[in-house]
Amino acid sequence: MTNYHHGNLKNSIIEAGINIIFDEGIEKLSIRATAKLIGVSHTAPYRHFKNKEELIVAIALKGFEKLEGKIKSLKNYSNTKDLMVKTGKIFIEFACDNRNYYRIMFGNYINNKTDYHDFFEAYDKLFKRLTEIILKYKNQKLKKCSTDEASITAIAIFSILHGYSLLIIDNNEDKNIGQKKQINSILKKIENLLD
Amino acid sequence: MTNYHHGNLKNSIIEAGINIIFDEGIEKLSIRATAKLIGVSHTAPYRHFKNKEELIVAIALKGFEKLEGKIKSLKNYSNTKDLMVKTGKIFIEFACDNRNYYRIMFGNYINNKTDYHDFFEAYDKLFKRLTEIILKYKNQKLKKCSTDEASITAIAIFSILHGYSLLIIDNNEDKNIGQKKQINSILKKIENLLD
DNA sequence: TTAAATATGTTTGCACTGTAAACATTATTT
DNA sequence: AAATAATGTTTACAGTGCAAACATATTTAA
Repeated sequence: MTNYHHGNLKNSIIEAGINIIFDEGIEKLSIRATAKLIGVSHTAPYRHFKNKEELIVAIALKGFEKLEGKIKSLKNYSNTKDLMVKTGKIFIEFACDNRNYYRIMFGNYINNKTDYHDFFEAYDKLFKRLTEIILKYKNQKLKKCSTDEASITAIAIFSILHGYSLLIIDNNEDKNIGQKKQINSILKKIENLLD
Repeated sequence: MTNYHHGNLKNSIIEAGINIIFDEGIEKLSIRATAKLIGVSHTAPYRHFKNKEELIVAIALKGFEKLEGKIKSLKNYSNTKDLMVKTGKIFIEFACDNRNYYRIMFGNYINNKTDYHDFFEAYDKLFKRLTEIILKYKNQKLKKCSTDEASITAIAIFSILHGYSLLIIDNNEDKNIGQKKQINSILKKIENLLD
């Protein structure tokens, strides 16, 4: 009898999980639901994930890949202020278009994020990207700026991006007519944070 | 036989729930756990809460009361910029000291927040408070400012407060030595957002 | 090439969860 | 005092995470 071994079960489970969170929400994500979706016994996933949290981490990583891909596409900007604003825009738009990805990535579904090396790296990469843009901006303006100072600014900018993204996806502020205008206003506020 | 009726079960359940989220975390909060803690049958809470979400809303409301109390205590500030910074400081400190209250209040544990009138009012009150401070500030500076414009600024400030609070409580940034310095730096950035 | 080891499935079982339904007791209203 | 409403309990069911024992396929070593 073939097919006793699935062949690509790990990836199938991740895909199933992603489908569930997109179609039904994070509350509906369960090890057993992914197994059922694939047609495999409800404990089969445990051969590939120690526990549910590990599956969540795997899904989050896919999210980071997607976000990373979008941000990469605007690498060659000479105007660093523009670059920061565009990066912020992509971040917020990603959150709006992939709210459950976003929640899994930046929410409180993973207990000790530092336990997961790949996850932490993905997270850190994003953060360092912000810090670099800030340093370049300061250089261009011929302003002295320590990495500590740039780091604080990065925290501030990340905070506003994160907070605003959550405001929209949690409170359904998409009901707002003028949401696009609002996003642009917020992005302008980010410029304030640069100086 | 007395004590068949508890007398104050609804409040006891809320208190039990609060104890659980403070001592063991939100994941450990369950209708059944509150019932067990009080020594009542596991379905008794359903006479007072339609479902788990209603209990969560009740707990969140207690959190808003606590936060509201803290913010109220600094009413008579003449310097509106100072008032905004102090308000922000209280907000962040509340989040740090009551992370599970904070998560329940501002996280994604309640599906349709607008369904719960009291909850929405408490939330709205906080937001309007920020907006008012901004309007006063602009008035003092003799700057024209529509309520729409003030509202956007309020969203921006709330976003950075919310985002930063989550950064700290989710990512355990309290490990950072210089956290207090960091908070002050972030609060200074909020001043940037006012203008 | 065969035997042992390893990887990857399934079955079974347990403790916990939310919540509906039927029933019991007490408090309140008529 | 009797009917009604409020507030408990018991029982039941389906869903969950996950551990343990077992089954089968694949890989590795002799």
